[in-house]
Amino acid sequence: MDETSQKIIDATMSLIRDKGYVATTTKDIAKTAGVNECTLFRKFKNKKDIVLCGVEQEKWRANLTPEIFKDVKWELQPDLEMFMEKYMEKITPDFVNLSIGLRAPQIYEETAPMVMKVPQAFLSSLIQYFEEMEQRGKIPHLDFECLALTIFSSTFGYTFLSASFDKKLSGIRKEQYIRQSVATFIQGIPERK
Amino acid sequence: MDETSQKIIDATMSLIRDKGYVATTTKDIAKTAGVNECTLFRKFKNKKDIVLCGVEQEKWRANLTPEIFKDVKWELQPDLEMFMEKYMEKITPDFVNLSIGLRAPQIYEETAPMVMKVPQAFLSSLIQYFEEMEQRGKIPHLDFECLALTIFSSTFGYTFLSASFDKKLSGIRKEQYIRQSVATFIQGIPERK
DNA sequence: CTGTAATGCAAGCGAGTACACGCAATCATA
DNA sequence: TATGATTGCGTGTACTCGCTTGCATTACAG
Repeated sequence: MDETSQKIIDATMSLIRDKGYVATTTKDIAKTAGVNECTLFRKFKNKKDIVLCGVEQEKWRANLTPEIFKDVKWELQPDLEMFMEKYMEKITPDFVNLSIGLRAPQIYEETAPMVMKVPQAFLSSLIQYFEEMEQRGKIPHLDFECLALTIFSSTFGYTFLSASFDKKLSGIRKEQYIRQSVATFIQGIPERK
Repeated sequence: MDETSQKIIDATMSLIRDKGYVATTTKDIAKTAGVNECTLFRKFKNKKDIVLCGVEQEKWRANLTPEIFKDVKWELQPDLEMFMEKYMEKITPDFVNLSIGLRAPQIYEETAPMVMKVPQAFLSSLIQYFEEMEQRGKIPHLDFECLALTIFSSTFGYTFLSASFDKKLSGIRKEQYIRQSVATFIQGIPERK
């Protein structure tokens, strides 16, 4: 990948993150990349092609692979916190906004599989973790798929809400959220009947 | 609101839900509404005006007000399930997709306050519920804001993921998800040290 | 029957869109 | 110094965008 092509891809992805695919024009891209507009079409087939090259790049993919979650201690609290931390480290508000910018009918069919890989990686890693925890006798048998979905949803939900509304919705910081929600998942809400 | 204007608004909001604001053209709207294109501009100032009229309408707002959550029994399990059920009843995948379609720089500043009302209503209702539960001696004092955010995030997260990936990500049904995740929130994950 | 409001229809505006082409300038390498 | 690849620049094309205008048609109310 030559330098010029990379500049074009970077400009394209940044603009899509900020304005969405349809609102991002080739003129915009050229200006942002600091190249002439016709250079885009010398390097790429068309506008769509730039985006598809972009989503293939590690740089513009949240590189969230199952290996990231290998660092487990087989203790619920530190492990669940690690899962959430690693996710939020990779899935920044920028990445969330990019994912939404890619939701245009003209390209979504091709970009959706890439976007979906992130939640899939998180979910399958977490389910696998729970299964191993059960085998180690640390937790009983549960509906791990559903449990993982609950934990993932709350992780994703917080990330998305932060990306959308910043601190306007809730001032709770990431670290506090992780600590408290993991505590809830493990201990539950103490109830006095 | 005359019938023609309503048809125009309905067509506009449906198209934005399906394709986003920028990709929705006035020609599209006219065709979908079954009216002539110039009629749009007789009834409304411009394209943006149609959308702003739309988001003001009850029909195109998730009518999620605090009153919806008044039906509480002051018992954690049925109450939390009710909170999640009511939310998912109102916030359909269609509404989620519409909210995302409204995320265009040209209109977002004006539409965001409307969109944000939904999570705000859920969060403040849930926090208020927890405070009342504490006063009734049912639960101890906790970081209710953070707890509410956890429960809301997992509710919203599931809703959003369903809207985005349908059943491709996880086949878990709404009812099962609500039941299981509330059980987790209350009892926690049983741990054997 | 007459006046008025709502709508359709055809045409068109200026601006912007993705994309194409020819040509000159640049630059590393041979 | 000569060559070939890369890029900038200007111009251009075919089309779509939001939006406007003038005029014909309908329908209903006084």
